[in-house]
This record gives sequence, structure tokens and C-alpha cells, in this order.
Amino acid sequence: MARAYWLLKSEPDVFGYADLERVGTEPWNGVRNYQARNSLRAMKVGDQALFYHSNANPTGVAGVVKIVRAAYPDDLQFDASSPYHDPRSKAADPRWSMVDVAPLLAFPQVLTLGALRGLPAWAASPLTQKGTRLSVVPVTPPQFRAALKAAGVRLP
DNA sequence: GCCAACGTTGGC
DNA sequence: GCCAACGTTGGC
Repeated sequence: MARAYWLLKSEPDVFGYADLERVGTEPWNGVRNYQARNSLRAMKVGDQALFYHSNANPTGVAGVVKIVRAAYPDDLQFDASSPYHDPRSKAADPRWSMVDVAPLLAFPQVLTLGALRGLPAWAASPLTQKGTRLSVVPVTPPQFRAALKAAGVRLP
């Protein structure tokens, strides 16, 4: 199976790319949307994802991460003290999943949403379409390549 | 801070 | 099964 590509949104005020570089590996928890969860469950170790800063200045892609652990139950759904607690999720059949990610490459500067909108490959992405709030977005190989090229980077 | 757009909930 | 109300996302 070929490597797949994704885009993961995070608010840098809460957890940004620099935070991931600091901690090394991070469980991508708190996703509470079925479409996004299904994408998480489709991820394989070795897949790569664009790390996107939302609600930021500027908004855009800050770097590339790799998936280092495939989907497993998101523990916060069972944590009554967490804002991500889901009292209706059963331990025997967890509703929400998470993956582990690790940093792969920091962009020299954020590839802004406006710049992504200027790339033809990205015209069809949910990310660039008005009103879409999906926090885990599938990315096509051409989209991934175009993003790296526009950011002026290549993967090691 | 504003607000458009969206997904989810729950009454019926 | 419908759909109004609600809470949330996320760009600006």
C-alpha cells in the first residue's frame, strides 16, 4: 500500500508545530467528528501529514509530521475531567480514535492558506472551500508535492 | 470579537 | 424521520 497523505489542524496557541518538536511524539487526541475520525482510522504508520495552524496569524501549514502509531482508542473520551469526555462512548466499543505523530520537517515559514488557495492542486480540497471545518483532511500526492514545492522544501 | 457555516442533539 | 435549536469551528 502506498503511503498516504493527510492534513492535521491544530491551534498553535494550544499545540503548535514547535510544541511537537519539543515533545517529540504526541497522541493526536480530541478529534470528535466522525469524518475526521474515519480519516484517523485510515492512517498507517509511515503516512505523512501537513501540520496546519488554524486560528493563527498566519494560518497555514507549519511543517510535516509522520504517523508513528496507527489508530487506537482516544483515552480522553473516558476521562470525565476532560473537555473531550464522551459519556456515551463504551470501553468495549470506543467511539473515538487517535494516532501518534512525530515531527518530520519544519517549514522555514508558514505556507499560508492564501498561498495554498493559489495552488491549482488545492482547489478541490475541503480545506480551501468555504464553510468546511474538517480537522483531519485527506491530501492527494499532487497536493502534497505542490505544498512542499511552494514552501521551498524537500523531505530528507 | 464577529459571524457564517456546519454537525449534532433531541422533541415530536 | 424531520428539523429547529444549539454549540462549535475557524477565517477574517
